[in-house]
Amino acid sequence: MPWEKSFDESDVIERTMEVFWLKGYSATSISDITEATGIKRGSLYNAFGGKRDLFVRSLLKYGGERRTKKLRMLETVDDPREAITMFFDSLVKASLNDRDKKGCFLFNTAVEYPSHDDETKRIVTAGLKEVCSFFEGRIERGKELNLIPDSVETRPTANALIALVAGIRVLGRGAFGKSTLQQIAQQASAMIT
Amino acid sequence: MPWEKSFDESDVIERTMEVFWLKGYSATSISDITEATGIKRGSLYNAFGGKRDLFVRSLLKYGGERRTKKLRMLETVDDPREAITMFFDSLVKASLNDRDKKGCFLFNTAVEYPSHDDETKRIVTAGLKEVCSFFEGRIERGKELNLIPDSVETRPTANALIALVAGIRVLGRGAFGKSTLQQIAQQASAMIT
DNA sequence: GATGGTCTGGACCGATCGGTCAAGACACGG
DNA sequence: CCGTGTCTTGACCGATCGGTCCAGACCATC
Repeated sequence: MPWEKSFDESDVIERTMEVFWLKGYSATSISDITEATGIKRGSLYNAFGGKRDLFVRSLLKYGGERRTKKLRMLETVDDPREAITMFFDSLVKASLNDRDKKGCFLFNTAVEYPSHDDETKRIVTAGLKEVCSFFEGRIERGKELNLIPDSVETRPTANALIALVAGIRVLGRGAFGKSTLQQIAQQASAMIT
Repeated sequence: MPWEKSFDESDVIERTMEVFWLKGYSATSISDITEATGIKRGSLYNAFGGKRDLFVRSLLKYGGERRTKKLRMLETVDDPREAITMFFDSLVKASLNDRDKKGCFLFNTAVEYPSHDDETKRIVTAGLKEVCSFFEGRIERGKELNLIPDSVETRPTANALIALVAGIRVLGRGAFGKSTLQQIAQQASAMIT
C-alpha cells in the first residue's frame, strides 16, 4: 500500500489542542490551526474530518494525557491530604507558569457550553467527574487512615474542592494574581483538616 | 432638532447583553443582535458603534444593574454571615432557574480572556474585585460583631469564597446539578463559622 | 410647505469563515 | 515501469462575518 502520512497525528492534535485551549472553539479558525501545525487545509480535513472532530480529539487528548495521568500519580501518595494539597499546589504553579493564560481546557470548554454538541458536553462532564471522584476517594481514604476527621463530609467537600479548582483556573486566567491563587489553595487544604 | 430614536437604548443593550451573555463574544454575530433586538444593522451602528462597543456597554450594564445593586442590598442585612449565605443561596437559585444556562456574564467573559482588549479585561477585573470587597467587608464586620471567629482570615477566606462563586457559576452551566451546587453553597457558609 | 437635520432600512463591501475538490506527488504490488 | 491507491496542495465554493453607505422617511424649525 502507498505512502504514509507525512506527519504524526498525535503531534498535530497536540498543537491543535493548544490553539483551542487558548482561544476557545468559536474564536479558533481552521486557518489558525493550519498555521499552528503547518498542515495544509486539505490534509487536515483528509486526516481528521472537520473542526468539530479536531476539537473532540483535542479534548480527549487533554483528558487522557494530562488529567488522568496526574490523578493516577497522586493516588500513589501515601498521605491523601498531601495528595490533595499537591494537586492544588501544582494547579497554582501551572497557573503562574502559564504565560499565555490558557487556564484549563476543560473549564474553558464548560463555559463555552452553548457552542458545543452533546458529545463534547459529555466529555467535559466526565472529566470533571473524574476529578471529583479523585477528591472523594482521597477524602475517604484519609478518613480510613484517621488523617481526615469524620466531621468532613465527603461529597460536599469534594464538590467544594472542585469548585475551588474552577475558581483558581478561571481567576488565574488573568483577573487575579499569585498571592490570591495561593490563598485559595491554602483554604482548600484547610477544608480537609 | 429632528426626530428622536425609535427605540430605547437601554432596552436594546439589555437584549444585546443577553445574547452576549449566553453565547459569548466570539460566537455572537451582529445578525444575532439585530434579530434579538429587532434593530436593523445601520441603526445599531449609528447608535452604538461596533460590536466591541455593544459588548462593553452590555458588560457595564450587567455590572451596574445586577451586581452592584444586589451587593448594596445585602450590605444592609444585619448579620453579615447571613448576607454571605444569602448571596450564595441566590447564586444557586439563579443557576437553577437559569434555563438557558447562561451562567455569569462576568466569569464567562473572564474565561474568554484572549478575545478581549484591555478595557474589557479591566471592567471584568473591577467587577470581580467588587464582589471580593463585599466578602471582605462582611467578614470584617462579622468579626467586629463577634459573629465570625477571629481565626477566619479575612483575605484568604474572601478569595476562597469568590473562587467558590466561580465554581458555582461555571459548573452550574450544565456540568453539575442541583444538589452539587447546594453543597458548594453550604460549604461556603461553613467557611465563615 | 420648503428646508435642514437625524434616524432608518437594507443593499452592499471586502474579508474570512468552514469545507470541498481535483490535479499532482509519491510508494507500493505487479 | 506501469498501474493503483493514498496523501498533499492550493484553488475554489457558498455562506457569513463585521462594517459602511446612502436613499428615503421623518420631525422641528422657519
